[in-house]
Amino acid sequence: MSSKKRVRHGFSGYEFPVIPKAPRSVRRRHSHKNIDNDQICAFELLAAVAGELLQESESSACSNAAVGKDKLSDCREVVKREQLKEDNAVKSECFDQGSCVESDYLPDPAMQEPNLKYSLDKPNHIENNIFHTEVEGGSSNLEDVCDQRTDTGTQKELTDDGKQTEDLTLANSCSLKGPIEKHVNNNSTINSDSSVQLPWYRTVPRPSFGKQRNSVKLGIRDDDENSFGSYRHNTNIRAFRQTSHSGYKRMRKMLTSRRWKVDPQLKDWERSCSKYGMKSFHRNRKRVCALERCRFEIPSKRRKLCHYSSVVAYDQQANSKSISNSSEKGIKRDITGAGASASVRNHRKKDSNVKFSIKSFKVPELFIEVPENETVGSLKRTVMEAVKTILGSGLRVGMVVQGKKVRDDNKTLQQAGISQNGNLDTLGFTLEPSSYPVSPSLHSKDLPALSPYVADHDLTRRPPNPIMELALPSSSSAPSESRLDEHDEDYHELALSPTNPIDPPSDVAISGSRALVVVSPLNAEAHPVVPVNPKNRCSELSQRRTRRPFSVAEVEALVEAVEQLGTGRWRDVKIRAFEYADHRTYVDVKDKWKTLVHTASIAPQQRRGEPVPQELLDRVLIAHDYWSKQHGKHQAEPSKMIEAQMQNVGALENNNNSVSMPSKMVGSAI
DNA sequence: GTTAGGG
DNA sequence: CCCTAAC
Repeated sequence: MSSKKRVRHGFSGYEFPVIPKAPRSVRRRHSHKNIDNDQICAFELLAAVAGELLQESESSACSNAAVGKDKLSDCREVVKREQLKEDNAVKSECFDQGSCVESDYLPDPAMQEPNLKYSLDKPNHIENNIFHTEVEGGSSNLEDVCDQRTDTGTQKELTDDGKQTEDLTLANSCSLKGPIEKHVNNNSTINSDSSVQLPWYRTVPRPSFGKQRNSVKLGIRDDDENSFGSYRHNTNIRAFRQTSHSGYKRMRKMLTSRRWKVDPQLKDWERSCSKYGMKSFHRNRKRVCALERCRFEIPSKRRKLCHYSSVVAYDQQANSKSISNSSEKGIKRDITGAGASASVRNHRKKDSNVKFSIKSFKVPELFIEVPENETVGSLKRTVMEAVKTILGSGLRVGMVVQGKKVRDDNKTLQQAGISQNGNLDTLGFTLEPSSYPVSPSLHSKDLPALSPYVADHDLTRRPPNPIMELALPSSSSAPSESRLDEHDEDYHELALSPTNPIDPPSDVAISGSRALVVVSPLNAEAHPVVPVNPKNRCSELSQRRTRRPFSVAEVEALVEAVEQLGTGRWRDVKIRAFEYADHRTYVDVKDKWKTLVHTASIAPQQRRGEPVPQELLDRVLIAHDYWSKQHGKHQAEPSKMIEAQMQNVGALENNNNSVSMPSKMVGSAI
């Protein structure tokens, strides 16, 4: 077997936890009056939720008139019940780490914001990816009870309106249990394993040119730092960051260690860090990474992989079908290997029922900015508010079948390609905001100035992909944990796949939209990274780091640093240009320079990714040439370099081959 | 712990 | 970005 720690292929073997079904009574009521088999219950339920959210203001009588409060209530009831159970299992482990939602939002209607009343009793449900809906038909499904493995994946290309699907997604996981009526009591069992992945919050230092130095930005995305340019002069959270940095490095090391072992010391360290939200960092690095928001181009190599990625998973053979959908425009692929699909007794009926288990919701990207002296609690609430705001802005459910958005609500499932015998290769649901940005109508007593808005830094250029979190199906009973881990990366890849360049977002794009919430005070203690600690899959340690493309600002900082320090001193360069960017190592910096040099050497048409200003590339080449020659000679010192530059200024302006540096460089060096 | 390079 | 050899 390969010694590779990472497994980049194969996504099969995911074993999804059994998802409890809703109490019979609930499900019953969800049935559409004209549909006995409850076929569209899932849809209805989804629609109900979305509808409710939509109606927040009043009775905007969503088109889905069928959606009644009862249903919603039921839905919430179910969810709540599950939540309660789940809380016990997960809360302490995940929420205590500073996740945005915590006990503050326990089922307490009184605390609910008006516009959040539809956010389910526990808003954090959304965050926690716990929202199951199931549709089930006849009661003769007993035989259908089976073990099922779900295929999940994400496909990037796809949707004609991928943009929308990016906002909120429902990730479904399959649940193949027999009819609840027969196998489950009203007390739906909660699979304590429900994945409760939360995004990895990270503090983001303000760039030197930032104006609000006293604020700490919490980017839901881990690569947010890019948005703020260089990180040279931040001083606000230096101490923390340094700690974080060392911790990060250490963890990286451990993670990359082939034979990683838990040593007592480490444990202590880990424990001590828990309060800073780093507790599970290394243990769940993979998960964390997977949760990180990423917007980038998939390396061509992996593109193929993603191509197949499927978001929808269901077992057509089984009477039940599960759909898993990721935010990536709902494309899917059969990731599950042949072996992954559990053999299911196939009881074909005329009227097939479709079961849906919507495992999670994905929340659009959130951007939060709060003062350092804010309290943790406030921050949490702020995040919650942000989530609520987004959700409360109105949602609608979107459906993707075979990569295409199904817009006609009047189609039957069969017509839409969703039938027992139909070609259900792909099916996905998405929660789409009906409007964006959201109006800041949320005010918490503790949150003086909440003003969510669409942030639009230089992030704008990035592919929009507001995924606040991934819905990773977790497997509690995880008998196949190893396999799970094995495919973790795939999942990761898929889930984070950027918008397919070939499939440019069409209409209604909320692209680039992100809610930015600004709160007042916040404690310094709050910055910490808050990795989620999914119970399972803590074992897998290695995971390729999420790709974090260098922003133009970063490139500029890098170029400047290299101009001054030269190549060969990457540690210094790193410190100079990315001192507070913990995720940038000197190796990264060095590699980036390498690629920059290459990029600058090729034709613009051949360049990919975020375009780097030619001006910078020119500087790259110049500096590269200069330092290369310097190396050939004698280890030129910075001072000498500058001297040389000075001497050649003006005379060699356009001579890139000259060892001299252009005036521009001289300027920056001074 | 850093560098330098190949992958 | 990862991995390693080499320093």
